Amino acid sequence: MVLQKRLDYGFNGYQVPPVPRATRSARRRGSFKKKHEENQICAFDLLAIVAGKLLLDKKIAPSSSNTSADKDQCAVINSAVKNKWQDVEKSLKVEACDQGSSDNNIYVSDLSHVHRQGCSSKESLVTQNDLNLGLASALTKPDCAERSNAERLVSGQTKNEIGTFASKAEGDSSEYREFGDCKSEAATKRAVKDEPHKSGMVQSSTVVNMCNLEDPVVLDAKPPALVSSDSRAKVPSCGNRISNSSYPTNQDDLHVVSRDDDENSSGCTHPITTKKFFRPAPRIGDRRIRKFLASKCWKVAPRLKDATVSNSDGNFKPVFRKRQNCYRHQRSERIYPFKKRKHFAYSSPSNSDGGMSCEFVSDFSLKGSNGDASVSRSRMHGGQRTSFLPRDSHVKLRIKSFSVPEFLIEIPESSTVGSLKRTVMEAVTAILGSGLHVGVLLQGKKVREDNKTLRQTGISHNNQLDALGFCLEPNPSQTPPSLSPGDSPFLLQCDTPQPIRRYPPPTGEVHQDICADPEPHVNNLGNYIESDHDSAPSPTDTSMDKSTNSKALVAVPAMNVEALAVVPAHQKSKRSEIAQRRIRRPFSVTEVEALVHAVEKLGTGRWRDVKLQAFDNAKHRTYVDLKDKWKTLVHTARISPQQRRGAPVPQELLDRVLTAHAYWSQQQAKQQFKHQQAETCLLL
DNA sequence: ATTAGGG
DNA sequence: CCCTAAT
Repeated sequence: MVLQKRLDYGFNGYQVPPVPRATRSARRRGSFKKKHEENQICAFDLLAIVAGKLLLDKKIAPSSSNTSADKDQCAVINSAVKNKWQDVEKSLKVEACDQGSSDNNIYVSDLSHVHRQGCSSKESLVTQNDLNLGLASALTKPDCAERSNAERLVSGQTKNEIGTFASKAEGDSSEYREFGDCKSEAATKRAVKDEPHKSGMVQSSTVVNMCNLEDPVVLDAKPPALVSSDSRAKVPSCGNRISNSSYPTNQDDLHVVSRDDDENSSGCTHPITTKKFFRPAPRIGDRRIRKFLASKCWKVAPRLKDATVSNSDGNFKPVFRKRQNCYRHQRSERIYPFKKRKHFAYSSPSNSDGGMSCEFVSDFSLKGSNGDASVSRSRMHGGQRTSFLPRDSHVKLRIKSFSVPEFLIEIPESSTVGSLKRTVMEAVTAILGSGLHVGVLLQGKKVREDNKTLRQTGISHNNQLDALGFCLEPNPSQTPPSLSPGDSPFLLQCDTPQPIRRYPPPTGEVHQDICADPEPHVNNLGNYIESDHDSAPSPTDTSMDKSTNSKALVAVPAMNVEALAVVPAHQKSKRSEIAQRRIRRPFSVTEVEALVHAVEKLGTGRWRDVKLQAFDNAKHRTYVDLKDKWKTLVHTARISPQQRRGAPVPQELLDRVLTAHAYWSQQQAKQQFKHQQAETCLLL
């Protein structure tokens, strides 16, 4: 369910709201700040989904999966891991946590320096660091040779369909004090010693993180308890009665009921601690580590258990993509809006130069074992576009999860773990926030033509949908041509359709790239589902929500990541301010109408009131935004229609804008005049 | 915290 | 949208 929730966001093109600038947020009203914080949490959620899916594993992992077979497998893996790590200078130990239960993950740690920040050795790292595995990939050092081993290992595991196997690399990190919640090193070490070599392990889902760390850094991204509150956000469905009143009118308040992402994220109930993660604490010391960390790729391995669990059908045929292009996502200012920051000064396509790489294998088949997986609005509606046919069969799909594309990070060795976290966070946020495209793959081929109907494309209800896959891809527009973008970073595979529910015909929100182009690096993604969740409730949104809450679609997320962005670690300069520009959220006509109405009534200059009256529910619209919008509206109204850009605003509204503007300007002038007179009188 | 304006 | 200055 948790996943579900997140999926919703992801699939709907939910854009992770940017973390507000500290300076800015500081100036914001508490309510706004709060909203932003919620946003952050949401962003985090996405990150979690994306980066790790471990959540799922954790939750659905059968607690008792230590069958002898499992153990055997584990032994194999374990030794493989050991061997692998023994090649590394630091002697590493493979530990299996068989803490009895939900997590039987294997951790690889450097005995001499183990920092399990914030968690005791007895605790499941996974539990506390769901993100770790995902993020860990960014901390490793490339090593081709190792990789093959890792792959081999992985593949073997895959074949055997072993259970979860998560290795965690930990290492020496000289600056981990940044974490308030971290336990003392001594204590940590002790704890580690206490539980040496455990051997059990194995679990459902396979997650192998083979990393070569020259100097492993512990990523302690403590994710919020992802959880829970599955309660779906109730979205105000409607609401805008707009009356055409003239300015000084009575009060028929008109509120833009907004279904704001922020708001809807009610499901994101996270411990307050989450914030810490997002809000980087003041940096400590300077980091000048020049460790180059680059992740290589994530592999996907099917999970036996999952398959078993899912009643759909045990055959998971994850669509694997070859990782050929490491998509270096070079963010543009837009996509990576961190202010005043240089991006990618370097980052050669193949950071092999002394870089670090790592093999991160992860099982992405997020099949909810509990079958609870239900639906999320993310599922694509498999309707057909040929809507005139009397009986139009519907295709049912279920998409369980998406992962975030791989990306690379470069950061100095001297960086603090905290800064690392921030860097990763920024990178992820940038990726997510920049908007991802959704790609559709049929039989492994990318389908591009958006205008074809599903039927024409070969996606029909009676087809075996296991050949259908979805993937999230970086927004091409943000990708500099120079860097050959990898193709689908993520692949989700849908397996057999599980007729559970019918979905409305394509709403047009779901765009698919249809095109049979086997060519991998073609990066022309289709329109991606953008977060059009602006405040104004739209029929579409509503319908989406409804359909969303229903049952599930069948989806088998098997994906393989390809690549992505290179995140330049902080350029020593202004790296501290994690300022991000807010995402752009064009005003909808509805909102404009509400704004116009409010201004007609309240006048210009009372933006606070306008906000309260008409946009109280639109968390992301600040009074400043409204004021700015009004400004642009006035401007728009004055220029010729040909010069206008963006979503056209009804002329009628623009006329009202001009009228209202003139009216209130006049009022303002009168007021001033009166004041002046009064003053003059007093002076006399 | 708001408002007003320039960028 | 952001940023600043001035309230």
